[in-house]
Amino acid sequence: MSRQRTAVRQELAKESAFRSAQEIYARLRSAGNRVGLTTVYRALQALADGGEVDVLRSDDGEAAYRLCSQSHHHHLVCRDCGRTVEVEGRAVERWADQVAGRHGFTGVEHTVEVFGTCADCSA
Amino acid sequence: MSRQRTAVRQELAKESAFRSAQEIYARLRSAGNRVGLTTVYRALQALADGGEVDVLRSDDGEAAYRLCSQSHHHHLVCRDCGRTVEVEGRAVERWADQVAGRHGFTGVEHTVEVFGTCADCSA
DNA sequence: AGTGGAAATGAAAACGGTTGTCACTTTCTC
DNA sequence: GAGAAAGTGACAACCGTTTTCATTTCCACT
Repeated sequence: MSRQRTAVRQELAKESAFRSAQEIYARLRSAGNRVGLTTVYRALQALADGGEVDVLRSDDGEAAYRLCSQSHHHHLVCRDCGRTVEVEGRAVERWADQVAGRHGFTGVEHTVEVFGTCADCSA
Repeated sequence: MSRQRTAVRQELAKESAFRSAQEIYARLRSAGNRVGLTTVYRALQALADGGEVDVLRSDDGEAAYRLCSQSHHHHLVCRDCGRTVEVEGRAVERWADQVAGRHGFTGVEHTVEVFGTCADCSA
Protein backbone atom coordinates (compact mmCIF):
# COMPACT_ATOMS: atom_id res chain seq x y z
CA MET A 1 0.00 0.00 0.00
CA SER A 2 1.71 3.15 -1.21
CA ARG A 3 1.68 6.55 0.45
CA GLN A 4 -0.74 7.85 -2.19
CA ARG A 5 -3.27 5.07 -1.84
CA THR A 6 -3.18 5.41 1.89
CA ALA A 7 -3.88 9.11 1.51
CA VAL A 8 -6.84 8.43 -0.75
CA ARG A 9 -8.29 5.94 1.68
CA GLN A 10 -7.79 8.31 4.61
CA GLU A 11 -9.46 11.10 2.70
CA LEU A 12 -12.43 8.84 2.01
CA ALA A 13 -12.59 7.92 5.67
CA LYS A 14 -13.01 11.55 6.70
CA GLU A 15 -16.55 11.74 5.51
CA SER A 16 -19.18 9.15 4.85
CA ALA A 17 -20.83 10.79 1.85
CA PHE A 18 -20.23 9.85 -1.76
CA ARG A 19 -17.48 12.01 -3.24
CA SER A 20 -16.08 12.35 -6.74
CA ALA A 21 -12.56 11.48 -7.76
CA GLN A 22 -11.93 15.07 -8.76
CA GLU A 23 -13.03 16.32 -5.39
CA ILE A 24 -10.80 13.90 -3.54
CA TYR A 25 -7.90 14.89 -5.77
CA ALA A 26 -8.50 18.58 -5.06
CA ARG A 27 -8.64 18.01 -1.32
CA LEU A 28 -5.47 16.02 -1.24
CA ARG A 29 -3.66 18.64 -3.29
CA SER A 30 -4.86 21.57 -1.25
CA ALA A 31 -3.75 19.69 1.85
CA GLY A 32 -0.25 19.69 0.41
CA ASN A 33 -0.31 16.07 -0.63
CA ARG A 34 1.67 15.53 -3.80
CA VAL A 35 -0.38 13.09 -5.83
CA GLY A 36 -1.50 12.83 -9.44
CA LEU A 37 -5.06 12.71 -10.65
CA THR A 38 -4.33 9.46 -12.45
CA THR A 39 -3.17 7.90 -9.24
CA VAL A 40 -6.32 8.96 -7.43
CA TYR A 41 -8.40 7.27 -10.11
CA ARG A 42 -6.29 4.15 -9.91
CA ALA A 43 -6.44 4.06 -6.14
CA LEU A 44 -10.20 4.38 -6.18
CA GLN A 45 -10.46 1.70 -8.84
CA ALA A 46 -8.28 -0.62 -6.80
CA LEU A 47 -10.28 0.01 -3.67
CA ALA A 48 -13.49 -0.61 -5.57
CA ASP A 49 -12.13 -3.85 -7.04
CA GLY A 50 -11.16 -4.96 -3.58
CA GLY A 51 -14.65 -4.27 -2.34
CA GLU A 52 -13.53 -1.55 0.05
CA VAL A 53 -15.47 1.22 -1.62
CA ASP A 54 -18.80 1.46 -3.34
CA VAL A 55 -19.15 3.27 -6.64
CA LEU A 56 -22.20 4.81 -8.16
CA ARG A 57 -22.93 7.20 -10.99
CA SER A 58 -24.54 10.53 -10.34
CA ASP A 59 -26.98 12.02 -12.81
CA ASP A 60 -24.33 14.16 -14.47
CA GLY A 61 -22.19 11.12 -15.20
CA GLU A 62 -19.55 11.59 -12.55
CA ALA A 63 -18.58 8.55 -10.54
CA ALA A 64 -18.98 8.84 -6.78
CA TYR A 65 -16.99 6.80 -4.28
CA ARG A 66 -17.56 5.91 -0.69
CA LEU A 67 -15.87 3.65 1.85
CA CYS A 68 -18.20 0.87 2.81
CA SER A 69 -18.36 -1.82 5.36
CA GLN A 70 -17.79 -5.45 4.58
CA SER A 71 -21.28 -6.79 4.99
CA HIS A 72 -23.68 -6.76 2.11
CA HIS A 73 -25.95 -3.77 2.24
CA HIS A 74 -27.66 -1.15 0.13
CA HIS A 75 -27.76 2.60 0.10
CA LEU A 76 -30.34 5.18 0.79
CA VAL A 77 -29.05 8.37 -0.80
CA CYS A 78 -30.33 11.91 -0.41
CA ARG A 79 -30.56 13.41 -3.85
CA ASP A 80 -29.94 16.93 -2.53
CA CYS A 81 -27.09 16.71 -0.04
CA GLY A 82 -25.69 13.31 -0.94
CA ARG A 83 -25.94 12.00 2.59
CA THR A 84 -26.16 8.23 2.57
CA VAL A 85 -27.49 5.67 4.97
CA GLU A 86 -26.51 2.05 4.75
CA VAL A 87 -29.49 -0.21 4.98
CA GLU A 88 -29.91 -3.92 5.09
CA GLY A 89 -32.59 -5.64 3.18
CA ARG A 90 -33.17 -9.27 3.85
CA ALA A 91 -36.47 -8.89 2.05
CA VAL A 92 -34.69 -7.74 -1.07
CA GLU A 93 -32.14 -10.53 -0.94
CA ARG A 94 -34.87 -13.10 -0.67
CA TRP A 95 -36.87 -11.51 -3.44
CA ALA A 96 -33.87 -11.36 -5.78
CA ASP A 97 -33.02 -15.00 -5.22
CA GLN A 98 -36.60 -16.09 -5.74
CA VAL A 99 -37.14 -14.10 -8.89
CA ALA A 100 -33.85 -15.24 -10.39
CA GLY A 101 -34.48 -18.85 -9.50
CA ARG A 102 -37.93 -18.77 -10.97
CA HIS A 103 -36.40 -17.80 -14.31
CA GLY A 104 -33.59 -20.34 -14.13
CA PHE A 105 -30.85 -17.87 -13.35
CA THR A 106 -27.91 -18.86 -11.17
CA GLY A 107 -25.03 -17.05 -9.52
CA VAL A 108 -27.28 -14.18 -8.62
CA GLU A 109 -26.06 -10.73 -7.72
CA HIS A 110 -27.99 -7.53 -7.52
CA THR A 111 -27.69 -3.82 -7.10
CA VAL A 112 -30.24 -1.75 -5.25
CA GLU A 113 -30.11 1.97 -4.68
CA VAL A 114 -32.86 3.99 -3.09
CA PHE A 115 -33.03 7.73 -3.66
CA GLY A 116 -35.06 10.36 -1.88
CA THR A 117 -34.92 13.67 -0.09
CA CYS A 118 -33.75 13.44 3.49
CA ALA A 119 -35.57 15.08 6.37
CA ASP A 120 -33.11 17.97 6.63
CA CYS A 121 -33.26 18.82 2.95
CA SER A 122 -37.02 18.65 2.67
CA ALA A 123 -37.37 21.08 5.57
CA MET B 1 -43.30 17.73 -32.95
CA SER B 2 -40.80 17.42 -35.78
CA ARG B 3 -40.17 14.43 -38.00
CA GLN B 4 -36.93 13.68 -36.13
CA ARG B 5 -38.43 13.73 -32.67
CA THR B 6 -41.23 11.52 -33.81
CA ALA B 7 -38.67 9.09 -35.17
CA VAL B 8 -36.80 9.04 -31.86
CA ARG B 9 -39.97 8.36 -29.95
CA GLN B 10 -41.01 5.62 -32.32
CA GLU B 11 -37.61 4.03 -32.05
CA LEU B 12 -37.88 4.07 -28.27
CA ALA B 13 -41.32 2.52 -28.50
CA LYS B 14 -39.98 -0.48 -30.39
CA GLU B 15 -38.35 -1.95 -27.34
CA SER B 16 -38.97 -1.44 -23.68
CA ALA B 17 -35.37 -1.78 -22.55
CA PHE B 18 -33.05 1.08 -21.67
CA ARG B 19 -31.06 2.17 -24.71
CA SER B 20 -28.28 4.68 -25.17
CA ALA B 21 -28.53 7.81 -27.28
CA GLN B 22 -25.75 6.54 -29.50
CA GLU B 23 -27.55 3.29 -30.11
CA ILE B 24 -30.79 5.01 -31.03
CA TYR B 25 -28.87 7.29 -33.35
CA ALA B 26 -27.20 4.33 -35.05
CA ARG B 27 -30.50 2.51 -35.51
CA LEU B 28 -32.22 5.51 -37.01
CA ARG B 29 -29.35 6.10 -39.39
CA SER B 30 -29.08 2.51 -40.51
CA ALA B 31 -32.82 2.56 -41.11
CA GLY B 32 -32.20 5.35 -43.59
CA ASN B 33 -33.48 8.09 -41.33
CA ARG B 34 -31.52 11.28 -41.86
CA VAL B 35 -31.00 12.69 -38.40
CA GLY B 36 -28.10 14.21 -36.49
CA LEU B 37 -26.66 12.94 -33.26
CA THR B 38 -27.19 16.32 -31.64
CA THR B 39 -30.84 16.17 -32.51
CA VAL B 40 -31.21 12.73 -30.99
CA TYR B 41 -29.74 14.03 -27.75
CA ARG B 42 -32.03 17.02 -27.78
CA ALA B 43 -35.07 14.92 -28.55
CA LEU B 44 -34.27 12.58 -25.68
CA GLN B 45 -33.66 15.53 -23.37
CA ALA B 46 -36.96 17.07 -24.36
CA LEU B 47 -38.81 13.82 -23.84
CA ALA B 48 -37.15 13.39 -20.47
CA ASP B 49 -38.03 16.94 -19.43
CA GLY B 50 -41.59 16.27 -20.42
CA GLY B 51 -41.64 13.16 -18.31
CA GLU B 52 -42.16 10.87 -21.26
CA VAL B 53 -38.93 8.95 -20.81
CA ASP B 54 -36.88 7.76 -17.86
CA VAL B 55 -33.14 8.33 -17.77
CA LEU B 56 -30.52 6.46 -15.83
CA ARG B 57 -26.76 6.20 -15.88
CA SER B 58 -25.05 2.91 -16.55
CA ASP B 59 -21.81 1.93 -14.86
CA ASP B 60 -19.71 3.12 -17.75
CA GLY B 61 -21.22 6.58 -17.60
CA GLU B 62 -23.53 6.36 -20.58
CA ALA B 63 -27.04 7.65 -20.17
CA ALA B 64 -29.80 5.17 -20.92
CA TYR B 65 -33.29 6.15 -22.00
CA ARG B 66 -36.57 4.32 -21.93
CA LEU B 67 -40.13 5.32 -22.60
CA CYS B 68 -41.84 5.81 -19.28
CA SER B 69 -43.38 2.46 -18.88
CA GLN B 70 -46.90 1.98 -17.91
CA SER B 71 -45.96 -0.46 -15.20
CA HIS B 72 -42.96 -0.15 -12.96
CA HIS B 73 -40.67 -3.13 -13.20
CA HIS B 74 -37.09 -4.25 -12.83
CA HIS B 75 -34.63 -6.22 -14.91
CA LEU B 76 -33.09 -9.61 -14.58
CA VAL B 77 -30.02 -9.61 -16.79
CA CYS B 78 -27.89 -12.55 -17.89
CA ARG B 79 -24.29 -11.57 -17.45
CA ASP B 80 -23.14 -13.82 -20.32
CA CYS B 81 -25.59 -13.33 -23.15
CA GLY B 82 -27.23 -10.13 -22.01
CA ARG B 83 -30.73 -11.52 -22.22
CA THR B 84 -33.07 -9.57 -19.99
CA VAL B 85 -36.30 -10.47 -18.33
CA GLU B 86 -38.62 -7.85 -16.97
CA VAL B 87 -39.78 -8.68 -13.50
CA GLU B 88 -42.13 -7.06 -11.11
CA GLY B 89 -41.30 -6.68 -7.48
CA ARG B 90 -44.05 -5.58 -5.21
CA ALA B 91 -41.92 -6.78 -2.31
CA VAL B 92 -39.12 -4.47 -3.33
CA GLU B 93 -41.38 -1.48 -3.76
CA ARG B 94 -42.79 -1.97 -0.32
CA TRP B 95 -39.38 -2.49 1.20
CA ALA B 96 -37.93 0.64 -0.43
CA ASP B 97 -40.80 2.80 0.81
CA GLN B 98 -40.53 1.39 4.32
CA VAL B 99 -36.80 1.78 4.59
CA ALA B 100 -36.87 5.33 3.23
CA GLY B 101 -39.73 6.35 5.45
CA ARG B 102 -38.03 4.94 8.51
CA HIS B 103 -35.11 7.29 7.87
CA GLY B 104 -37.26 10.33 7.14
CA PHE B 105 -36.71 10.31 3.37
CA THR B 106 -39.43 11.50 1.03
CA GLY B 107 -39.97 11.43 -2.71
CA VAL B 108 -38.57 7.96 -2.91
CA GLU B 109 -37.29 6.36 -6.08
CA HIS B 110 -35.15 3.32 -6.50
CA THR B 111 -33.18 1.30 -8.98
CA VAL B 112 -32.92 -2.46 -8.80
CA GLU B 113 -31.02 -4.66 -11.19
CA VAL B 114 -30.52 -8.38 -10.73
CA PHE B 115 -27.68 -10.17 -12.49
CA GLY B 116 -27.06 -13.85 -12.95
CA THR B 117 -26.33 -16.57 -15.46
CA CYS B 118 -29.36 -17.74 -17.37
CA ALA B 119 -30.26 -21.39 -17.83
CA ASP B 120 -28.98 -21.53 -21.42
CA CYS B 121 -25.63 -20.01 -20.58
CA SER B 122 -24.98 -22.12 -17.51
CA ALA B 123 -25.60 -25.31 -19.51
C1' DA C 1 23.89 -2.61 1.73
C1' DG C 2 23.19 -4.31 -3.23
C1' DT C 3 20.46 -5.89 -7.03
C1' DG C 4 16.89 -7.05 -10.13
C1' DG C 5 12.17 -7.35 -11.18
C1' DA C 6 7.49 -6.14 -10.24
C1' DA C 7 4.37 -2.63 -9.04
C1' DA C 8 3.14 2.20 -8.67
C1' DT C 9 3.42 6.90 -10.15
C1' DG C 10 2.20 11.06 -12.84
C1' DA C 11 2.35 14.39 -16.80
C1' DA C 12 0.51 14.48 -20.99
C1' DA C 13 -2.18 12.71 -24.63
C1' DA C 14 -6.06 10.11 -26.08
C1' DC C 15 -10.81 8.74 -25.56
C1' DG C 16 -15.83 9.00 -25.67
C1' DG C 17 -20.21 10.56 -24.33
C1' DT C 18 -22.40 14.79 -24.12
C1' DT C 19 -23.28 19.71 -24.83
C1' DG C 20 -22.63 24.33 -27.05
C1' DT C 21 -22.32 27.12 -31.36
C1' DC C 22 -24.24 29.10 -35.21
C1' DA C 23 -25.83 29.34 -39.80
C1' DC C 24 -29.55 27.27 -41.95
C1' DT C 25 -34.19 25.00 -42.51
C1' DT C 26 -38.61 23.70 -41.06
C1' DT C 27 -42.75 24.51 -38.79
C1' DC C 28 -46.16 27.17 -36.60
C1' DT C 29 -49.33 31.49 -36.37
C1' DC C 30 -51.46 35.19 -37.92
C1' DG D 1 -47.77 34.07 -47.87
C1' DA D 2 -44.82 36.55 -44.34
C1' DG D 3 -42.58 36.82 -40.16
C1' DA D 4 -41.52 34.71 -35.87
C1' DA D 5 -40.33 30.85 -33.28
C1' DA D 6 -38.61 26.46 -32.90
C1' DG D 7 -35.82 22.78 -34.60
C1' DT D 8 -31.78 20.94 -37.12
C1' DG D 9 -27.06 19.26 -37.79
C1' DA D 10 -22.00 19.49 -38.84
C1' DC D 11 -18.52 20.68 -36.10
C1' DA D 12 -15.98 22.12 -32.18
C1' DA D 13 -15.65 22.40 -27.35
C1' DC D 14 -16.13 20.24 -22.83
C1' DC D 15 -15.03 17.30 -19.15
C1' DG D 16 -14.58 13.13 -16.59
C1' DT D 17 -12.00 9.20 -17.27
C1' DT D 18 -8.46 6.04 -19.20
C1' DT D 19 -4.19 4.98 -21.60
C1' DT D 20 0.61 5.63 -22.49
C1' DC D 21 5.16 5.41 -21.23
C1' DA D 22 9.24 6.93 -19.09
C1' DT D 23 10.59 7.26 -14.39
C1' DT D 24 10.44 6.14 -9.49
C1' DT D 25 9.47 3.33 -5.50
C1' DC D 26 8.94 -0.93 -3.20
C1' DC D 27 10.24 -5.55 -1.95
C1' DA D 28 12.37 -10.19 -1.80
C1' DC D 29 16.44 -12.28 -1.90
C1' DT D 30 21.45 -12.42 -1.60
